[in-house]
Amino acid sequence: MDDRSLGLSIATHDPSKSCFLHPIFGKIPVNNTAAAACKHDIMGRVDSDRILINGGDDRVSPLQTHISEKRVVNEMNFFAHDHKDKLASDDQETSSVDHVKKESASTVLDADEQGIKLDINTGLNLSTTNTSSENFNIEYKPQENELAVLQADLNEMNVENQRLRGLLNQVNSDYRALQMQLFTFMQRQQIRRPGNTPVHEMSNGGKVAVARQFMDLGQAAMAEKDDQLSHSSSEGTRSREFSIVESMEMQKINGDNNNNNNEIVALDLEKKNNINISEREARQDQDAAQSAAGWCSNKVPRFSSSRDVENASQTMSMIRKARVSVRARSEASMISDGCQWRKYGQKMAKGNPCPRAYYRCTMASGCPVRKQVQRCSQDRTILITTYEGNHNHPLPPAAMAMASTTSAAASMLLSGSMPSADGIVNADFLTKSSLPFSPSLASLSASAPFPTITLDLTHNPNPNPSQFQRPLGQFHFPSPNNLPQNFVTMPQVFGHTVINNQPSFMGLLNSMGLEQPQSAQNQMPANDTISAATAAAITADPSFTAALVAAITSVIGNVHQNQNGNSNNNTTPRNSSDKIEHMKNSL
DNA sequence: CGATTTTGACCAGCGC
DNA sequence: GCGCTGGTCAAAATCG
Repeated sequence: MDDRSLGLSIATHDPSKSCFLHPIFGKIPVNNTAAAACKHDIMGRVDSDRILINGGDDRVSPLQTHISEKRVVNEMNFFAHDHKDKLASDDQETSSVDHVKKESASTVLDADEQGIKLDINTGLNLSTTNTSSENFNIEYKPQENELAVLQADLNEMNVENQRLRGLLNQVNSDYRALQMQLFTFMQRQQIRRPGNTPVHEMSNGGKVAVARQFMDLGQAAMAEKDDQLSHSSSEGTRSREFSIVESMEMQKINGDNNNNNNEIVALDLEKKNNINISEREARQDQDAAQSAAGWCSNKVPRFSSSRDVENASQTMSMIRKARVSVRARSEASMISDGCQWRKYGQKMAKGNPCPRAYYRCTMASGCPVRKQVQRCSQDRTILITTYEGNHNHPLPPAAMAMASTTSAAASMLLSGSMPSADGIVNADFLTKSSLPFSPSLASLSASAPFPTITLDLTHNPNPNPSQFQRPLGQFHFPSPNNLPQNFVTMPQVFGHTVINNQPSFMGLLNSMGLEQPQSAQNQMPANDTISAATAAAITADPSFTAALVAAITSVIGNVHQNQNGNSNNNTTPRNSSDKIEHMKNSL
């Protein structure tokens, strides 16, 4: 990790000076490629005021390049519209750059007036070069010896960080092992029980709680399968992230057959439950070997008989088809979800004049994740992105945000409240919520060829710029009364992100339509669990949170008010402290 | 020159 | 069996 990556900054570029204007830390010179990329965007385009959480990595990762240099034109920029709106609404400002300059300058000025010494250690080591800018180095130019001390401190912190990371890895592995043991025990109890009560009826916490359990256990199962695969595959590390398929798999194993309308969990579970346990265990090696083959190799659950295996293969084919669809407004051809995609086909779909594009994930060879992108025939400003499968590789935080959200949605789909054949959803389940997130818009479709859950992010209720005054962690989706027909509220989509130990902040940004901080990807370790912990640790820092909230507020101002929904912000805190508090709560 | 996109062909599933 | 449709493949074209 680069020394500078320890710090996070949110900066906007000042084209008149070769530096960024940071709302908290003042001016930061442009001295790396990533910043230069941002500079280019900021100077050249309307959607310039994206957030740069700059890890300072001089290397521009392929993903960064993908987003900031090449694809950004074609991908959805959630900022653009908001930005335009803000410009239109603010007569006092002549340009976004000026606006940013004002805010940043005022921030510095305020700090000066208050006698605050702005010698904040950003950890970025950014102010040591490019000292040509006048009136810049007066306050921020550290002494040489101080620099050395700071660098030494940073090195120590890096070492400590590495040590803690290893510790966290160990804890995680132990945790998974224990979970797996518990799960195995529960599974056997389940099979031996004559009544074979489905797991989610055993839970007092209801189906949501079981969904969490499945998600955690899914990770545990993944860990075990990873161990198995490690003997037969050279792929090495795989993502521990819970996925659609794992969720389904775990449900099948748990005999989740209490819902007759469940389309996905269609295994003949009664037969399964009659299987002799020893026979089941004896066949595990065989199944494991089978699971190591094929593009969906690691998804094959263990079944005890050849008939079960046959059923499993059929079911897994079905499982692979389980989809999570995300609707978002975008004029770009594809939303930026943090992953790298390669287009492999395009077709005209029936009933829609807009072509459907097919993409597959290229972040790792053999990654089975695919997505379809198509514009809504009714409203062509709406981009419908449908994800299918689960990644077989570690994900960058930006991708994890979307993946965790879609995984969570899928787990909702699979948590026992499957839609009935006529598309009716267990509204009771869907509307029960105890987490502090407002419900998102989602629909479950059973009429589609494959079980699909749709997350509708097009109904942003923020009608005016002031709506951004609401805290980051509290999003207001349309109330159930305002939902379009065939939609039901589905809570905890983002709550599951929290439950799933994913970096909920990233998910929040994504859910806001904010582009992921690209350099944050560089900062995050490959292991997503560690990423989550790291993100949580970083974002748990009150100062960081405050700075981030202030920066986001000042930089993007009235972002996320571009949609046409109705506002319902009665409970929205208006002041900064409330925002910070809510944001911290959401982290 | 490698990566990516385009685009026609091919295949499988499904309904009639 | 046939046609329709969705999905994928793969060669050619394009891009950087």
